[in-house]
Amino acid sequence: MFQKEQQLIEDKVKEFCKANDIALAELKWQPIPFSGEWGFATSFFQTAANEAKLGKGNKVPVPQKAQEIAEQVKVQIGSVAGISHIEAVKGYLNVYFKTSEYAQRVVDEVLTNGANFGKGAAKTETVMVEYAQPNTHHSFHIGHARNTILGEVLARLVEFAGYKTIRASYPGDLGLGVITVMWTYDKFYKRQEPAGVHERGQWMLKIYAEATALLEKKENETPEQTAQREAYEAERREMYRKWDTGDEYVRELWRVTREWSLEELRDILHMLDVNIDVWFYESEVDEPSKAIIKELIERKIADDERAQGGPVIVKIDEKLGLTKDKYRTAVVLRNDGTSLYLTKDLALAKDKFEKYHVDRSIYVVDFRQSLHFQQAFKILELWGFKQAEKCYHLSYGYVTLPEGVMSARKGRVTLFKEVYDEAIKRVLSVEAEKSVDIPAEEREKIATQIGLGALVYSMLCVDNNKDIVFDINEALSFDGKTGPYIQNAHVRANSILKKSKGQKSDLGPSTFDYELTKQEIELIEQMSQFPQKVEQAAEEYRPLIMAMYAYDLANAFHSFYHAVPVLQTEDENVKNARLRLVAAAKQAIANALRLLDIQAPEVM
RNA sequence: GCUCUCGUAGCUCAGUGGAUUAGAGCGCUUGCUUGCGGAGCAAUAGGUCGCAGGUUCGAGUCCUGCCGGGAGCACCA
Repeated sequence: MFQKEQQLIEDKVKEFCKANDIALAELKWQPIPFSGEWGFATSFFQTAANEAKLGKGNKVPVPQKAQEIAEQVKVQIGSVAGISHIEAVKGYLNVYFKTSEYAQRVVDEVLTNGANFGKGAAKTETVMVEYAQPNTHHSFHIGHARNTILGEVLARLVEFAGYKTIRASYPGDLGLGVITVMWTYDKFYKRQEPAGVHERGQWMLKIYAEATALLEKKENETPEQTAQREAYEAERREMYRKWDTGDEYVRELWRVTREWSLEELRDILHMLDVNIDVWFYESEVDEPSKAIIKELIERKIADDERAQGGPVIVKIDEKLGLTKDKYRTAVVLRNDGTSLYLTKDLALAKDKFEKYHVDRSIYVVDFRQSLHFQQAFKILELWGFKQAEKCYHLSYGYVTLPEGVMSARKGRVTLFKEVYDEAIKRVLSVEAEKSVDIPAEEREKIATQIGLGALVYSMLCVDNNKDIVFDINEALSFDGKTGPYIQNAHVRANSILKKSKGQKSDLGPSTFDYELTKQEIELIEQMSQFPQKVEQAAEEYRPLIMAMYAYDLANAFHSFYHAVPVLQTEDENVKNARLRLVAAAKQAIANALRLLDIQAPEVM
């Protein structure tokens, strides 16, 4: 917000160093750590170290030398319009703004830009974010929720930072797991499915667990049991084969059951306010992917060992001339000619770049698939697909339960819908005691916003690479560093503004030329950082940055709210200035929450 | 065996080279409602930043090795 002044000072520093033959290092500006005043600062440690390396300065210690340079620079700069004063301390050059002017600029900027405050300049690049890739024929669990939330928030950040953004989903609608559900449904449960979309999804999960138990080899099986199990297994394999050859009955069974899952998925995405632009399905890239393998074989990138009873493979390390195991050897086509997960990802990448003209492609997939993506991207590279370097696997830690890894096969999963329902229940019980003045019909809606806010925030306030042990009590906590804490700051700001309506002072003209409290200063400071936090989070692909920032912002507001009177203020100018500050804070918090895919209620 | 990842306060986590005391939340202890919503505010206690070397004027942060947890490594997705 003070780019002009900063540039001016930077130019003066450079000029000074050039004139005095000082080996100036790159100037990195940062906010001055809390001092009750604002400004920007830069250090001269690196510059002093450069000087020392050049043998100049008669062995003065680096910190001392940095301080000397800072002092000289300070004298050289003199006074600058809009800047209150400049100081040289501990090797740093601190440039302080005129407080009232700074506060005014920040608050004005937020209020004039409104919902667009913090938005980055439009970029030419198009970015595709792929997330929400659950398998069909199962129900959506809390691990899928982490994936979807991370992907969605990343998409929102990238979009807000100024990139054209395409949201892509890639459900796994193929494979043995899918066939298993179809088989057991067809054999034992046909037309017994429950009516509700979610009930049906959960029921499919249940029959899947039952089927895997039936098909699993047990200890001390009787010969009859073994024969039974093997017969079942043969039926399942036969169904898979029929699917592959396009058998009409099996295909129809597949279409119907697949649609059940997709219906549930769409409903959950709707709850999470996720709008997917492009749907890819594994079943659709199956055929094109085989064509790519054919080409890889022809060009000797892949080795076809099918004649010897083996699969089609790519010896990646060998092709790259690596001696140690790194990318290893990847199987790209089964012996029977059917495709694999990896096969399909080759065709998918091609589609993304060629059909949708994206410049970058981000895959939000858990860390266990790291090797898979490294292999896929390397094979694309060997194939000559230049955009391979624009593919990025955003890996994240998985979600486990206190009792261990989730397993659909064992039926040990925590479903998103269960947690969602529980969240609403808990909020409603809090509201029953704290929000008696809110009409009952409105409470349900707010409960959804708060409950989801808690859940979503709990998934975002841990860095991607960390695993999460899902504890429902922690995820649905409403106290401390949580979604509701941030939402509550928004509600409180709204409450003040609502009460100010009718008072003639409502957002009238004002100036910040009174003595600001440290809480006001801190709040304004936090707001001013919004744009750079958006940019950082988007460039580093880290929703966590925004999640932490939103908390800091809310925290600054809560402190302000508690310590600084607004409506009770006597002085009209001060009251108006503070009202504008509250309005700006409300806007900034709302913008931050929106980027985090969390609703900002007016009351709670 | 190889590759990747994590190891910071009792617990859950921030902090990827520079400003005397390494930060939050939970939990513990203690204050705050004749104030705009207490889902809050303020304060206290709590840390050999896994270990050992190295690079640097300066390392929780970068490099190497080791120890410990997790994951992946040919026809699952």
